[in-house]
Amino acid sequence: MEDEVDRLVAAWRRERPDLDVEPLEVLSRVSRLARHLDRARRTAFAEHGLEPWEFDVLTALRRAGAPYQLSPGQLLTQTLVTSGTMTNRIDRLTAKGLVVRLPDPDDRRGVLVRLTEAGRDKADQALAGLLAHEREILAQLAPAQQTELAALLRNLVAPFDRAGQ
Amino acid sequence: MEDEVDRLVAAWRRERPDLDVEPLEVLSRVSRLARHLDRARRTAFAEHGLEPWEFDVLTALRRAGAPYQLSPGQLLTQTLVTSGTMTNRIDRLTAKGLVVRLPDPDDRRGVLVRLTEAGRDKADQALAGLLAHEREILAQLAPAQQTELAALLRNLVAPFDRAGQ
DNA sequence: CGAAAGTATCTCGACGTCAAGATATCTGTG
DNA sequence: CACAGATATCTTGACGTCGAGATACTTTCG
Repeated sequence: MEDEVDRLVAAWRRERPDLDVEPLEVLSRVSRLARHLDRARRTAFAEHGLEPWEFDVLTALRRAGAPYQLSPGQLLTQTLVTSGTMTNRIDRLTAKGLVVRLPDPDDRRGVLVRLTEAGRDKADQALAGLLAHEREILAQLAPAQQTELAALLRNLVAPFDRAGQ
Repeated sequence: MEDEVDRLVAAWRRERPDLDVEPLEVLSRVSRLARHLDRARRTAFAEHGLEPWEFDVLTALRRAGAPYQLSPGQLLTQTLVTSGTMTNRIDRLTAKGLVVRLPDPDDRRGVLVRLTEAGRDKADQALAGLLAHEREILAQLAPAQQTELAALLRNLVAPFDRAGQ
């Protein structure tokens, strides 16, 4: 079975036979697979009327556990966007009735973003849908292979996470 | 060695013990690693005064082989952006003197984008720099593990590439 | 207690991308 | 040979993100 990266690597070997392009065999596949996953996620979420960024925010709140609330600051460290972007996102989620903004009782500068009932339902449904789609993609691999793949990837990701993202 | 995905999965198991979140062990790591790679690439290219999108366009032309030219249409299928975006990119690369626009002798609707000498040098230097950075990231794995990882990833990517992206 | 430094969030302007439409050219059919 | 439809590229307007700065409040320290 051949993929686009095999063709990419072959082209480089033809044009730059002096270079060792082995690293691309792993890392270009990671990047390309991630792009395909983004598209698949977008499709999966559209079934629930959600954009990927909405899913990211809602599930961050959902994972926090009852009462499902975090500050905008905590949300932006978890989702890796800037504060201007997060303000905009909270505005739109509020307009859709999926979250509410509450004053922080302990810090009058602060705000707490809390999931509404509807927001929690959306998050739960969208997560279930996403997992179903992902299981299909992973059906290419035997369970033992999946475990092995996860372990190999953990080795590559860990140094980044360790470095304080 | 623990990473962010271990924490993510643990949080879901706590909040949704009824769900099987195994797929996240593989696919969330793919997405997160891709994001880290994007940042690393951005840093690597900055050493050569290039943005990631500039690298994508220049290397597509470089891989085409002498005389290093492609039509805007070919470029946009390779880089997966829309035509408006590609027009804009070609404009800016032209302004930087890295490519030139030539009329297609066989089709007066068409244009050919050709790498300049400076553009080819940039592409070659940036590729070498990128490979050096990527080798460092992959040093976490033994060569045999890298080969195995590449093979596992190929199984997951191939169905997407096959489906006509 | 009061001033300075730190923190949390929001506002605003610039930028890159996308999607749809416009223009010019080519190709196949009758 | 003329015309309809296909193709190649560019133009335009809307949108989301970023980054810098503004505002309001809190904490620290003299």
